[in-house]
Amino acid sequence: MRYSHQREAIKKIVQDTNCHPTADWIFNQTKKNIPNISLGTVYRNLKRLEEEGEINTIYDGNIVRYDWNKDPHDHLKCKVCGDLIDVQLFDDNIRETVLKKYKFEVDDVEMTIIGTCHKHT
Amino acid sequence: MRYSHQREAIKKIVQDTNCHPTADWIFNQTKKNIPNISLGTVYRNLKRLEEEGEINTIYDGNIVRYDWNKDPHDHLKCKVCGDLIDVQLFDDNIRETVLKKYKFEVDDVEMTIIGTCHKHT
DNA sequence: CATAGTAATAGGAATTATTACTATAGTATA
DNA sequence: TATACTATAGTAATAATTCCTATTACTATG
Repeated sequence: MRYSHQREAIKKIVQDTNCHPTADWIFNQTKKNIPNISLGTVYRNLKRLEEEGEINTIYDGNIVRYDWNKDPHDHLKCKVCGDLIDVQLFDDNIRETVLKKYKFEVDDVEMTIIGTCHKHT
Repeated sequence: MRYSHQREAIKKIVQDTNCHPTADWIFNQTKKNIPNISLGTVYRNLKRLEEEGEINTIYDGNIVRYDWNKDPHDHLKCKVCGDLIDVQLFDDNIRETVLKKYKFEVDDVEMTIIGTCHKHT
């Protein structure tokens, strides 16, 4: 894949944020440095970066977000503030259980836990 | 909530199917009985039925699907055929773990396991 | 039974997110 | 540097969903 200024900028922005940005947010951030970047370019490069394994796509309800955290992890979603918090919960024996019980070979586990975060107690 | 012919039809269709239909599929099925039903009506009623707890919304990647199964359950998603299989995996102690570790009060756990189903081995 | 008030509907317009297309510009290489 | 190829910008198109409005249906009450 050929070098592209735009792709590097997009990658850096996703990797430098702690939140889980949407394509639109990434687009707006990138515009600060590359004012005439196109939204299509953002989508195209997010897809390629995902294919390269540089970033991950996460589905927050029907909102698509991107995440630089490549280690398998789960999300806590607060229904009050909407925050999406990264956590490590995935128990490796789920893989075995599912394989035995359902003859289903696991590639990836996507777990989102909906509830209320500590800020609202 | 007042009775509505359309809502009953939508509810019945969702409850009578074993697959996990999309809004568009439900719309097309409902049209067979109520030819002039509107897509807006389908969306509005799916949302209300969800609020009532009659059906569940599930997010299959960025595709929104609906499900009549009210018991908490998880999904196996086959990356080959796209099938979404209902399973019971949710371990109740996740609730405790998350509460202790992250001070996060759990309402619901959404778990989708991506992999390959037994049909492709 | 008539009717007023409420709530639901159909149909289409508007919105939002995403993808496709095309001419132009940028990158790598010989 | 000339050439070939790939990526981009900008725009149009598409898809999913929500919003809006005039109309219709249900229900409680007189």
